Amino acid sequence: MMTDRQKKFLDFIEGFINDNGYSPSIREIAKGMGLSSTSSVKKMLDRLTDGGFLNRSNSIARGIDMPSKGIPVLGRIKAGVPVEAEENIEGYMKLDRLTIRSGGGFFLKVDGDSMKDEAILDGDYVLIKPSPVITHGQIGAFRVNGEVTLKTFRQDSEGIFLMPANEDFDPILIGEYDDFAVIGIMKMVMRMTEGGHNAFEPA
Amino acid sequence: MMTDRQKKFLDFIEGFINDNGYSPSIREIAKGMGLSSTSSVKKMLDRLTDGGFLNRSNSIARGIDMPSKGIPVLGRIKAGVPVEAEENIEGYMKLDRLTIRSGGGFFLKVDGDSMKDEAILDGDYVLIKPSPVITHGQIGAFRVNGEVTLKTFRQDSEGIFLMPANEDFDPILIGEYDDFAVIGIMKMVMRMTEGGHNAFEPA
DNA sequence: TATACAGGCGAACAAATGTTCCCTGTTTCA
DNA sequence: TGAAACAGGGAACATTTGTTCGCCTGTATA
Repeated sequence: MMTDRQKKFLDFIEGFINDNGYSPSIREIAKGMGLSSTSSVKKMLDRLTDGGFLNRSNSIARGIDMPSKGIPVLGRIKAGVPVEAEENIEGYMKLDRLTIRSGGGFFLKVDGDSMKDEAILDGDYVLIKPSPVITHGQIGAFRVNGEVTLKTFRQDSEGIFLMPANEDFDPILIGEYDDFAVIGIMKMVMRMTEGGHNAFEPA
Repeated sequence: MMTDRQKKFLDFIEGFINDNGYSPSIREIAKGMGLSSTSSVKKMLDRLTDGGFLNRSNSIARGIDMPSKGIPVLGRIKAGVPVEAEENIEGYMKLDRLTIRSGGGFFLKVDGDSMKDEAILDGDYVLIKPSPVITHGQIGAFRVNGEVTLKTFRQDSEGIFLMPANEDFDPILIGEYDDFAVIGIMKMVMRMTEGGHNAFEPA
């Protein structure tokens, strides 16, 4: 699969990219790994590339791309197999992708329990994708008379309503003279538990 | 702050890094932006660096590091201010950080409604941090007689129980002869809605 | 016991890549 | 109404960086 030596190379490269934001040159790898010949490094990189442990195009300076698979997603766990076995892995979550693809989106920190029946609690983070339009039945963020609120959008013959998901709250009827705007559609709900913030806090 | 032109450069560079895993060379930027002189690009990069929009060390090939702030987190929105105004930004979520720091963690795709009163629904993803120990009251993933389940851990004078959060389910009492193991502690709950998967799907 | 393969050294070489200098405009702002 | 900053061109130049070609040492393994 991979020798110890190869693992060390990978670790060095990953660390370098982590520290610098770009990959090391062959000579930098040589120095970092205590080698004196660049050809040794090149051969090692070739082996790692062949093994699929990294992507690299020839002749491109600092062109090492560490294929970070992301966080494994386990679905139904097969009985009799170790939980984290390959067979149980359904796919990988690439969270970095989200950062990039969320272009313009933002997290709204939920304030209050008005959506608790939709399993959205006080303190949750919801990812809002900005949009001027929203469809009946979708949950979104709205601005009503200067206040921002997260609700289910309802539009029928009786008008536009923002529906809470909690019997203690009343639907909001949007009147003709209200200041009203659709901010965006909710794409994701995220909740931190048990110190999850440590691993993942707003900076 | 930043001119339109500068924004376009940044977008090109970000896209390039996203596609290739390493940053573009000056000549590649020139080609991509329709310029014919490398010095034009260099000067633009210098401006962007001065402005703090990117990090770059001199003389380093493909050494552009895009300082991704992450996704903005909005908390209480101030009345009378545009929703996405700076003032409303509480911080930034660096999702890539999670990928790195989750070391060894994995997402478990929730199967069933047994934890619905904890606002964890069928189909949600929960981030599990592997751990052989768990504290009374924490939610975690457990292996019981070959099955993996997400429950609240309870341990008192009556023994160890795995508590569902749904009246339709019964607590699981761990008997002396059961195959039982703590897999890990739940650190986060994540739910995709309204096509959120498109922006963020297991690959 | 040959053969394959992981690891390495060094030097010469070929590209790829960044930098500098000198120009031409336009826009912005004190 | 100048000075400063933004944008871009072209060419020569200096480095950085990757590649190639021998040659050497162990360790497996068929």
